[in-house]
Amino acid sequence: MAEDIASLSIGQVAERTGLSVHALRFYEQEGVFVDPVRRGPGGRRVYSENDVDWLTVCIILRASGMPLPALRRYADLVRAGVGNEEERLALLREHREHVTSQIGRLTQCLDLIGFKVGLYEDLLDEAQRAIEPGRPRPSDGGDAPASTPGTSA
Amino acid sequence: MAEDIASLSIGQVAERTGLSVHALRFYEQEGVFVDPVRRGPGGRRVYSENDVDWLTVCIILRASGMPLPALRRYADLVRAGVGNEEERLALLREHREHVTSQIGRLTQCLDLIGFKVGLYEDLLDEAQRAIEPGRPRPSDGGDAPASTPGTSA
DNA sequence: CTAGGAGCTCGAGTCGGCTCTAGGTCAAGC
DNA sequence: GCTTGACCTAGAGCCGACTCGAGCTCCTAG
Repeated sequence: MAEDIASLSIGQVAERTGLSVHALRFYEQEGVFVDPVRRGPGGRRVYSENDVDWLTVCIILRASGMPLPALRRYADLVRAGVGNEEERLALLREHREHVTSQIGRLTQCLDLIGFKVGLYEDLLDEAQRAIEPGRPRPSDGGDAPASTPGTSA
Repeated sequence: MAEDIASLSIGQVAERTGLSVHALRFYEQEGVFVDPVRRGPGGRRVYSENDVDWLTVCIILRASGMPLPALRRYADLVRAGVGNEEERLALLREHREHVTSQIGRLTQCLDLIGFKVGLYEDLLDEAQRAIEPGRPRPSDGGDAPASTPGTSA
């Protein structure tokens, strides 16, 4: 089994994952790694390709809002080995729901923002066009009064 | 001008916005309100419908990840009145980009998670089906080895 | 008249997720 | 021999966004 081809220092892992060395040590301490990070001469951390692959997954999960404790739970399950696949699946599904609902909320927000952007664009357009007739405009982007779509749009 | 119909206490505003009274005071202190919250007898805060409308917008912006300082900047602009609509527009557009990119990232994450969920589902399906033939399976949901789609899927 | 409840201010505490510092080891290069 | 640079540990610090607590003022109801 060719397995020791890739042994990386913490600095190298930091470089290729984009995590800081601090964060890497922190993650280790938080139990995010599946197997304990090996140590080389002088107690230095030695990472395998596996470790990096796992980290890659972790980074994606983190980026989608999975908190470290959940990541740790997941790692715990994987570490425990065969037999808890249902639990892993449950964890992943739960997180997936979380992410989809997050996307849903963001999309709603996007609507409001788009609406407001539209208002301001119109307003500025109009003002632009009004320069020739020279008619001063009462500026209102829908900020103060009742024109905001709280629930209504 | 019918304007004082709606004057709400901090508790009422908390109730109908879902923010805590603590948060409301905090937001005020952070300059998130467009106009200074009025005070009633005994120095108690008195909120108008306008305030609540503004808060509603704020909540949505916050929910989409706008940090308080940005919210404050926005409020500053609105407070300053007519003439800075371009700046408001810029701020909103910037935030919109932020939100869209956020959605993009989340959607990518969703792909990975869906992929992994699929793997585990298949695995468990298979295991289920294997009960009759009675063949024990080597469990691998794509966690440790190179089957994870780091960049490749 | 007193107890409760809502509000006030100011300042401290919390939580998550890092980030930074201090003080030390080791190996390589000048 | 000395510096430099990458690494080590343990622990403190930081940031954002609240949350909570102490100690106070009111008003109202029993």
